[in-house]
Amino acid sequence: MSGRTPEGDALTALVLPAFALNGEFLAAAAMITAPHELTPAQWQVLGAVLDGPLPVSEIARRIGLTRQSVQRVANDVAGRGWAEWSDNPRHRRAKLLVPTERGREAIGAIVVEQQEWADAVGARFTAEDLRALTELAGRVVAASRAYRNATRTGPPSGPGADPGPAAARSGA
Amino acid sequence: MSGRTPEGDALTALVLPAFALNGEFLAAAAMITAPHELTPAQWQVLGAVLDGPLPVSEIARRIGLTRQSVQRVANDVAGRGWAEWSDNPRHRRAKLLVPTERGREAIGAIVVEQQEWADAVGARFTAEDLRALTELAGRVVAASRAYRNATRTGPPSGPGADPGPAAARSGA
DNA sequence: GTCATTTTGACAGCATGCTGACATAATGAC
DNA sequence: GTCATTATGTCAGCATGCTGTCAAAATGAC
Repeated sequence: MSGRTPEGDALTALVLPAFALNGEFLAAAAMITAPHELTPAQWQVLGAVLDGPLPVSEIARRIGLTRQSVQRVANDVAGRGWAEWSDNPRHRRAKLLVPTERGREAIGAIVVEQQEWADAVGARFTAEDLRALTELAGRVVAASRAYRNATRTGPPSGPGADPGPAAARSGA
Repeated sequence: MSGRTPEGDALTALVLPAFALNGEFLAAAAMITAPHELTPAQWQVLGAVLDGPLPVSEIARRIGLTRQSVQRVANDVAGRGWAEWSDNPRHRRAKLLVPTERGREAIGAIVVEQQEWADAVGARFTAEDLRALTELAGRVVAASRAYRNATRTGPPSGPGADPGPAAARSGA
């Protein structure tokens, strides 16, 4: 972790901001959802079906998680009365997750509070600041991804069917 | 998630970059540590004792995790031969974690590769870019933390002894 | 020296995310 | 209609992080 590059300590400059941001946002999400007895993960899954019932695999696709992960949360959410499973007329297996009225209300309140958070934080920055943050982060991600692609040893990952959300979340 | 603030969609501008950065960095860490048969968490714990043996609670303090989390990883690392427990002359209970030669070599290689990653990515940015990223992220964290402090309902969290690394990681 | 407090290690359990496997339903080629 | 492929749901297990709880060791007040 010693600063020995011409650019200064690139490692620190890159990693610490990302971790700090992520940790703070997770904490904010937990603060907002906790009073409604929902976890951030449950909120995300429930929020995905606000605009209409969806099967587990479609929810997973939309929020960028695996079917298996979403399935567990969805079952939990349904078990606690925030949503229900309804039959799918087109597919015998793919039951649809649909929020109950209670779930709909909770999500609505959370969405409002979360927007308040975003507005309050965002108000402290100029549009240019926010744009710069997005642009910089995007470039960093692209640069790291390019490095990973150039460095990887194995074959270039054949066209598997399932492995959608994989590499980006392998660590923690 | 609709853009209705004067600053544009603050929610998207704040959250997406943070998640993207975090996910990419975790993936990079996993890519670097995996060939050495270490996980990012093991690397972090082992790296903490490179400069000298430390007890679990001190490692936890340094890397910002709980004693319990570090303890599990440390036991795992020791069980796999990357480190050993040595008696602490000053404290009968607090055994010291000390890397084996094998562990020291693995960590050394990982540190080098990780610096290569940081240099490669950092080289694509000006010093001003990196400075701006750090500064912006720091301001965002400060702003969100201020919002949380102003919004929290319960009492201002009395001076508990243990609860060090808590809120910042409650979500995931 | 004794006793309350703090520190530390440890065990148990929860929350999330992942991957690996399987079985079954849906689809499409033939 | 049959059969290989794809999509899905589901079970099992791993990796990390957290909190809760205890017991023992270390410390400090007296």
